[in-house]
Amino acid sequence: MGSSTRERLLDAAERLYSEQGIDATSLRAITAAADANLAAVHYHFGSKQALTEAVFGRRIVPLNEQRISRLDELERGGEPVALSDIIEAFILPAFTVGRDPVHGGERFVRLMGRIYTEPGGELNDLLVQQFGSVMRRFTRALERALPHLSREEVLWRFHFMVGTMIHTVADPVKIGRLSGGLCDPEDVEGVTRRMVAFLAGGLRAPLPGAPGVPEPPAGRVGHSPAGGAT
Amino acid sequence: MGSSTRERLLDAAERLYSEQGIDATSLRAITAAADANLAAVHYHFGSKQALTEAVFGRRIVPLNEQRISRLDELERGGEPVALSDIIEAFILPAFTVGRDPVHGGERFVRLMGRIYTEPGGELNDLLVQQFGSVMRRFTRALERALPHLSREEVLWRFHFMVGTMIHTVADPVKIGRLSGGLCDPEDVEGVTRRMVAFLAGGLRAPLPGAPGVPEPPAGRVGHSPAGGAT
DNA sequence: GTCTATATCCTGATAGAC
DNA sequence: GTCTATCAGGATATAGAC
Repeated sequence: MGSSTRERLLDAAERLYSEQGIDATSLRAITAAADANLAAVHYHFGSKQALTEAVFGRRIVPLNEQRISRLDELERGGEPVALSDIIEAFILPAFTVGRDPVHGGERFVRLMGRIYTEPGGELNDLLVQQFGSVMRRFTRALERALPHLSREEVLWRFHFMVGTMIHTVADPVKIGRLSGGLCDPEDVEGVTRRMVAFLAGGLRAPLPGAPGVPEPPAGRVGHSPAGGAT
Repeated sequence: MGSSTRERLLDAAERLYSEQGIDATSLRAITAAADANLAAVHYHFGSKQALTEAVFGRRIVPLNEQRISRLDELERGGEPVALSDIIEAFILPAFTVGRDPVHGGERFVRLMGRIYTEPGGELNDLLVQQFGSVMRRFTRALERALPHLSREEVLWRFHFMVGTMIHTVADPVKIGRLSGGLCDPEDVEGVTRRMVAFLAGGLRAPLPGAPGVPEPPAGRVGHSPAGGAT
């Protein structure tokens, strides 16, 4: 449409990154898709690295703001916040940002999942820094909702929760394929409902044996009662 | 050591892939690290793609075999298998393969997490195919352990479980960093214990509202009792 | 701001001697 | 099986006209 070259470049890069990966996407492909000139990237951003950072910054800031503002709203009354509401405040923005064509199509969340694991140096720093404050806010909220858990335990469980979320939003295709079509990743409401239930169960799970306590004397796996290994 | 050129190439590729990513690793870097000639890659494998597939195949086959054989052992008696044992059978191999220097150092699991999200075409097919049979075995076991859940529900929860596992093994650094050192990713036993507890809680979670039933009339989030948004 | 043209370098792959 | 030398193409980045 009537968008500026700069924006068209960001859009094209976002799309191609999510489809092919960052390294596999050339500036030539981006500028061609954006109907712009190759040199435009260097004029507007200076380098591919800077373009890539701009692609992420554009979405990740509003995404995390949305998470925080949802949590703010929940905590406003001063009453205890329900665990499932905390989870929703964290997870829903990732899905809605992914759905909202204004805020960027589902491409970004797929991409976000990818870079979270990619070693991409400075990009990683940006993500960790941005994510740090969100994590502090949410782990504090979780500590209040789950007072029987230590801070360390809450941090681990938050980490597990992030894994579930990332993996689910980042790869909507695989679950459909692996389930033989039984699971529909397009059903955002259904997926969210299921994820919240799963994560609430995980976060609320009873603590395993006290820390430091070893396994029972005889190994449970590898020395099954039935004996002899293959 | 006295290893063959072919093996040194696989080792070097695995290490560099996990450190820098696949696309970012050139054949020159691999052959230099393996103390081999550039042409050796094409002699032994034919192409970079084929080398990459060999890097994965070498580890993923024994990894999945270990999962299956653990599950076999658990199911041998014919009695019902405890949920936490099923989870352990799935998760532990990923950690032990990562620890065992013979089977390949912790590098591989980090790498595995990465490619699971990467769009890498044919490599993806290999992974999905390899993983397909493991998934079928484990989802059947889960269905028996959780008879109140539909097949669709079990598939989704298995998907969530995979996300938690992948994210945890693939990025041992981030949790340490984000927790300010409070969480120690090196403590394999502790991590496993926590993950099993979390996942058991999630898999066992009560079902949310019946499918198709909409949210309560008034939205819970976005129309908080306190009113007015920012 | 946008373009063309090009510099410089690095990539995967191959040919052919040893 | 291992080497050297090289090909052909694509990558990022830049210089300079308009």
